[in-house]
Amino acid sequence: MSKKKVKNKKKNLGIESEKDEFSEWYSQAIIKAHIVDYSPISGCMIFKPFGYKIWEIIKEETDKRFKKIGIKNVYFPLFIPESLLKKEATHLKGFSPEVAWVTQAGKTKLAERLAIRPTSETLMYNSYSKWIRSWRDLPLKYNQWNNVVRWEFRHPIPLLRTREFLWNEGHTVFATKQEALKEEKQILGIYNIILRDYMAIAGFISKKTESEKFAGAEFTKAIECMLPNGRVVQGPDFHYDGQIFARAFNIQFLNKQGKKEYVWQNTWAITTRVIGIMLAIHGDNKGLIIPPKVAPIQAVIVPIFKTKEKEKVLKKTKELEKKLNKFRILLDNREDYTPGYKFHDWEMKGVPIRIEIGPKDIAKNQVVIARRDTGKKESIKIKNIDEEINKILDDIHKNLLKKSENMLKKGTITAKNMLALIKAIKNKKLVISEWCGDKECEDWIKTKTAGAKIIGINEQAIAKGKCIYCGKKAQYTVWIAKTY
RNA sequence: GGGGCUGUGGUGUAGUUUGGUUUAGCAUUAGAGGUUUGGGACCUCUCGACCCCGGUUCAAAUCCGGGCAGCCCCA
Repeated sequence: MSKKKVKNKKKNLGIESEKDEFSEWYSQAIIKAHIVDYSPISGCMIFKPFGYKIWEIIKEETDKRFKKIGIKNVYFPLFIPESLLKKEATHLKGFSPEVAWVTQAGKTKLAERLAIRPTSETLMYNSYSKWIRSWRDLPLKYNQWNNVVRWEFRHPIPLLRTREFLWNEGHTVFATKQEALKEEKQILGIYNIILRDYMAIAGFISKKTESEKFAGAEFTKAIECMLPNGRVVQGPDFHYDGQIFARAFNIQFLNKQGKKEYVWQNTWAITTRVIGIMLAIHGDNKGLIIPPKVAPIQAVIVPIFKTKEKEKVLKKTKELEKKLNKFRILLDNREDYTPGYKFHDWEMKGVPIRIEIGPKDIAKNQVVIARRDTGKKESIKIKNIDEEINKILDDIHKNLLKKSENMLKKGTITAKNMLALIKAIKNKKLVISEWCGDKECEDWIKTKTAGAKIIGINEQAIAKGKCIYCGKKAQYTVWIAKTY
């Protein structure tokens, strides 16, 4: 047990567990930083202002990019009549174990029970079939930002596995297969920007196996992310639906030749889960580290003074706050706390930059800047502070992304036989291997490794060897790991 | 899906083994006031808890059963 831990144990203030005890660290870190809180309903989280702001930023940046490529926002109801949910068999089968139902209103039993949406394909496509008549109505590119409920029975993990979560669900419709397929790069491109350039997360794109793909899709691709405990979590995803829903919901249009055709569709989403992924990846023993681009507070100003210098210092900090108003900035002028307390507090909450300013600094026209990622402190002239903060924020982002890339790289190894695979999974690695494509082998891999799954197929790599389980000629290069 | 551990103020805990000593103790947070402020300051006062339901008993935070919730491990 480290000195720090003992100290905190006595004080009961900071994070009490080291990051290598991941689960405990994770729940403590996000609760103590006021990202989320538990609610009376198991698996349903409360987003507190500090956490919700992160989502607002992610949402805003994503939405901006959606709009740039012609996507329009809509809002569909929370409830889906049972008759609609039943229309596409595979879809229903995939979701029905997790659907929550409304059966009663007041004392009246409903004539038809209503599903609380686990996702909105069925409701939206019912409307699409009425709205789409001719080739002139296409492409139709709608999206909604909302909440969905999937009543999971595995134990919930804040943000990473919750029964209700927030997301975007994009539902686009095209006249041709080519157009629909072309959208994949656009959408995954946007999601990748959000993950890499905003959240400093290094991920990789996988194509899901038949058993792991979205219920009702032709194929699913997802950006997968690795957590420090070796578990892989599915991030934003893209589903190519082909004409499956078009047939089930009779979404047809008259083409230019006057002939009726079924449409081609896609579905795609980014969820609040990415916040959990991000916080899990970047934090350290002191608590969270929030990447600057999505940090609710990018820099916090902590004034330091003796009583007789109070007015002078506070005046200066207010000037500084104004000068830095293009950043998301907070002046922590709480009076009952010592600077030391504030330092720890903001470090735990993951604010990227702390600006200390006291009489000594004022005399020299400078401030002390402390970086959350490296802990380094340096003095900076007030004159150049805008530029410097910009530079440091940028550098913190780069550093965090690099760390995330390194973690992924270090955590990934190749295995050519089951023994090596089992050992690697035990060592919490992400494993690259080859697979014949048979479901039976896929299931055996899961059994033999005590629960690791084929995350997905690496389409960039050509399989040359043998299936890791059966030894027959391999079809695919795949990633295997334990997941959340 | 299976197994284990744990539920005491907002948070962390003492008390549970061996039922009664307790008006459920301590720390922290929060609220009020005062003194402080360069890495978790101090003093005074105030608010605030035995997860729920049932059982055993003269007596239950404590024992038993069920439920709910959280955590961990396995499938």
